Amino acid sequence: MTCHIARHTGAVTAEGTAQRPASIRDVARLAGVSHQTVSRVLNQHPSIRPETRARVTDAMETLKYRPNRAARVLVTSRSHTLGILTSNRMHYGPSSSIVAIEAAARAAGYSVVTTNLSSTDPEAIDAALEHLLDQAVEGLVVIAPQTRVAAAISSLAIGVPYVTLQSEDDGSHALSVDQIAGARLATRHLLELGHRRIAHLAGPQDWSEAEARLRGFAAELAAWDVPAGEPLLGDWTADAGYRAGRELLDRGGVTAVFSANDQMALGVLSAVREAGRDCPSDLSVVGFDDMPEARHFAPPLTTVRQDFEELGRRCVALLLGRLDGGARSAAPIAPELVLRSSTAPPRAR
Amino acid sequence: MTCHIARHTGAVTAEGTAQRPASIRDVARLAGVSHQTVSRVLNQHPSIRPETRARVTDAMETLKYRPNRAARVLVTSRSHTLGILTSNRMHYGPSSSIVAIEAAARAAGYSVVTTNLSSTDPEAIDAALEHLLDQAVEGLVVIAPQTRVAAAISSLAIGVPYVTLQSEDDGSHALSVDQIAGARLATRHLLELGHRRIAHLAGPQDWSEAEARLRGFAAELAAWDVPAGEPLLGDWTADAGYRAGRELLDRGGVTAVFSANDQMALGVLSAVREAGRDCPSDLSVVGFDDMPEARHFAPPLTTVRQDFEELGRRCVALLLGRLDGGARSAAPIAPELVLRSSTAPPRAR
DNA sequence: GGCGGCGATGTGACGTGTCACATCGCGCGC
DNA sequence: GCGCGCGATGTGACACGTCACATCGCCGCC
Repeated sequence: MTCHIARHTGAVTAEGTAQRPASIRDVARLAGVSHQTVSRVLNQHPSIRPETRARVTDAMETLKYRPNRAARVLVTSRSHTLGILTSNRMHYGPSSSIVAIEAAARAAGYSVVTTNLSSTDPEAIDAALEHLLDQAVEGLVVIAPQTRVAAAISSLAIGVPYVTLQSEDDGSHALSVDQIAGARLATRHLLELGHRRIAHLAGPQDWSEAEARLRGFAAELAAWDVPAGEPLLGDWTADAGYRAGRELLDRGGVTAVFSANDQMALGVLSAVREAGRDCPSDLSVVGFDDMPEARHFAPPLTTVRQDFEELGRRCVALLLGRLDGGARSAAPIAPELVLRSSTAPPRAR
Repeated sequence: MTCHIARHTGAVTAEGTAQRPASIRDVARLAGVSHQTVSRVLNQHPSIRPETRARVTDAMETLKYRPNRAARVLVTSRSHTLGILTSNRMHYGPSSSIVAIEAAARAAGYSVVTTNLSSTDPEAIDAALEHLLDQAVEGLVVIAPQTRVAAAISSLAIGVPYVTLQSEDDGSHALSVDQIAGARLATRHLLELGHRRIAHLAGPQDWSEAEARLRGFAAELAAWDVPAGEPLLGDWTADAGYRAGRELLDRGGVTAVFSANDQMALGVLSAVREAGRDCPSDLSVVGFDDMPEARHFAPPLTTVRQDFEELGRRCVALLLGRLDGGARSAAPIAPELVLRSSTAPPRAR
């Protein structure tokens, strides 16, 4: 008797276990159904008799079947993957956003590939985008100098929807977290305390967050008819805040600072202390983000809190919605002012 | 005359451009070679005439060809993807590690899928691991309560190598960043300043980092023949540090604290200040990590710096090495003590 | 009683890159 | 002059889910 089936593709050979993981067809064979039926079970197709379904799921379990993502992606050409492009990832805001986005994406059946920008050179941005596109991401979240990245994206003519975490003028790629309202809140607080000479320590202006916060600051001052000086520019780091703080103290004439994030505010506090001055009596400081450490600064920092959870959820919802055509954007998330001890009325003149 | 080729799979129809992205066969057709030759060009096979290679790369460019990752993964059954499992991702150490790992992985042609643990329940851990396994990750980096995760991993019988960021006793899954040496460095510094009643504010003991730092602390004290009290346990947050700081001050009797990370140290500083005491004259504080903000704490924090870049590189190298069989581990990375103003000799008795 | 229709399942092709093997031509050695 | 070997390239199968379509049995309706 000759073996008339020369090669068969069964996973389980006569003896011993096979190396290759079980496929849909192995499951089908064990359950005594066709591979298509197994596929239907996988995809929760309604027309499957409960008894059949049970046989299939049993077979899956005994074979430790795990669907092969690559095969599914190949045939459906949907990767169910989102990409996040970040720079400055170690900062609190971006980190929180990433966590929230990842959670929301996972809940929606998507996974997330992150790439951190080591520099903001166009080449680095291109390389990072290429890397993400190689993963066939279906959408992109940009937490980075958005204007630069946007340029790279349009120059690469990427056919992938993307969103940033901030509101923007055009509104097309925008997720409405109301940075402007937050900045106005912080500024108004200082104005209401009686400050009239208020400096803004802004983030890099190619970040849309930074730009929006600056706009909000300017808008609120204008509404109160208070003149705004040139903003100081920082790079989100405490070091930059420290340098800016020193400069402000040297220059004098300012009674309050609104910093575009908490870490720069920390640097300002440190400069104030080093100069032998006091916060808040010599200089009031307001931050932005409400990082968990902010309440333990010296003094505890008055700041603006953002709801990063909600931000991440909306971000993913927006992106997935856009994948399916619908592109409406939600109402802005209102940020919240958290009062602590780093602000006080200006010292009586 | 009948059309005798009923269906052809050409990407470019008679008129207009096709929707489907170009495949290897489209490139082959345009370049006048076989699909296999294109594949060889993609894989830098040596036996390709330069002229042929040029024709192929030209065709790739005009067709904007981008290799289909899913197809490649399917056939090679190598995903070229690593998974990172984190919790507490917003903290400085983990964030830095992730960034470094991502960079190293990308440099090695791998991409990284991250998953954040919202809780440390076994179910949440299992779900996160399942999620990563669904991505067919080839290796796993665990930045989380390693003992819990390790249990989940072994219960799931995952056939994937994994590493943690810390040295461990068994050494099998360990990446040698010498936490113990770092902790000894910090402790020795306090001892050399003359402190003899030193508290340790430890991290959660199911984190191997926390456990190692505690071990280093105890070892150094033992070497100096100084008794160690019960360590305080924190959860890495500044809030926990604050609570521990209050407890220490209430209890009294301690002249120095070694905190297992900088953020908890910040909380301690804040408690000291709130109690109207002074750091360092009433209480010396040493941190761990050297986050960029540490130098702007009040007072600037003496702490232990880790080289996260190197850590990430080694982590990826170890993981990829293990994929290819070789499993040697590298020499430990030596951490470094950074002296600032939060430590001083104990006040004269 | 026959047929439309639907529920439940099966069949075969497909997508895209890679693998194993086949083929072709040419130079070299004896 | 002939065959070997190698460089360069082509051929067909394959991996594994899903899609489109086919099939089969049964119920209900006229």
